[in-house]
Amino acid sequence: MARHQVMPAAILIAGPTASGKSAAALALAEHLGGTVINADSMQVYRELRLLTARPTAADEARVPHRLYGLVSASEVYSVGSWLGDAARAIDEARRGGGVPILVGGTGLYFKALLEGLAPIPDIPPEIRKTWRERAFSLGTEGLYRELERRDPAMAARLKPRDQQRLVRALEVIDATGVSLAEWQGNTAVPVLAGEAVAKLVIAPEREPLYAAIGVRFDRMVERGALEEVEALLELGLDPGLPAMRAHGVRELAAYLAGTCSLEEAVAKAKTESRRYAKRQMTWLRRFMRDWEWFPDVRSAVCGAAPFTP
RNA sequence: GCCCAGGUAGCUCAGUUGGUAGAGCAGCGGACUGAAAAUCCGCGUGUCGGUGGUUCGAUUCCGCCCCUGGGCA
Repeated sequence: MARHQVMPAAILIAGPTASGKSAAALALAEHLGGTVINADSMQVYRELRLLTARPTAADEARVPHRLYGLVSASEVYSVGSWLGDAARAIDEARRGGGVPILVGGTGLYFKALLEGLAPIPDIPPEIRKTWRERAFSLGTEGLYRELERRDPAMAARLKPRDQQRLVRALEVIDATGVSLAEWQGNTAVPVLAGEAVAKLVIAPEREPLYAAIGVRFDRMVERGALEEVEALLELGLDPGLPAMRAHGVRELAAYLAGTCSLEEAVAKAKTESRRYAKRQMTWLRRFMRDWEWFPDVRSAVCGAAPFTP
């Protein structure tokens, strides 16, 4: 970062889970005078503080933080909601909060920020609900057959078993009468376009990263992750909600329900996080190859030369 | 020290009447446009403990050695 002569219009920090992104963002925000803006799909949920490794209250007291814990776990947040919130937060930061520093592990959010998100009308909740229910009644095969009938273009580009995308395609054609393929063909103006944006990737070696994931999860449990899950469960939410799918929720809930030992629950949760980190690495290599890559927080913050992935 | 059981993939194990081996889990690669910590596609990654012998050929049979359990002393 010290390599940049002028202050960038924004700083983006991506990386797999447990890579130290948040610490890097905090350090840069302190040194440069900036606002840390969340770009993680799970850290937006209020009830999940420990399990999503959200910055602590002490961290948040050091520099301004935005878009952390802003919605209830009962809500369904999305790329679209985030993009709007992020655009506002970036704007506000520039008007007094210093350089916006967006940090998070959700690759899709960064992609939307830099490449734009095709404008698609909001789908009425009843229609969304209908197709999610049909996913159960028809099964994935049934969904695919339905999509082939109603929107062959989308059916052709989706895998027959990709339930989530099948549901999305069906709800869009159902609600708008227009294929999602067509909607997605419309270009959108990105929030960050053509500006001097510093783009950093923190990508540790696989082995230490996995070790960090393990250590971090143990610490989450020590600090009260079980209580956090207990409180979440008391809300009696639909287990299909995004917040209920945060790593560790299902596993620790199983332990609390007496279905497995704490040891098994913890091991399973760590496995989920490792797989997620692997998927994130695939995304980073695919979409962020031209960013500045660093092996750790220190090198990213202290201006070491980046490497090529 | 003796007896028994076992040493095969990172782990737990299956198997080969002798023709260099396969499951689960873990792991690896990939896709990705509004629930993305999601969803989906693909891939066995191996001195079959070591060393001699028998054999055209040994992970498989035999000898010896090493290691790990259990038993007897």
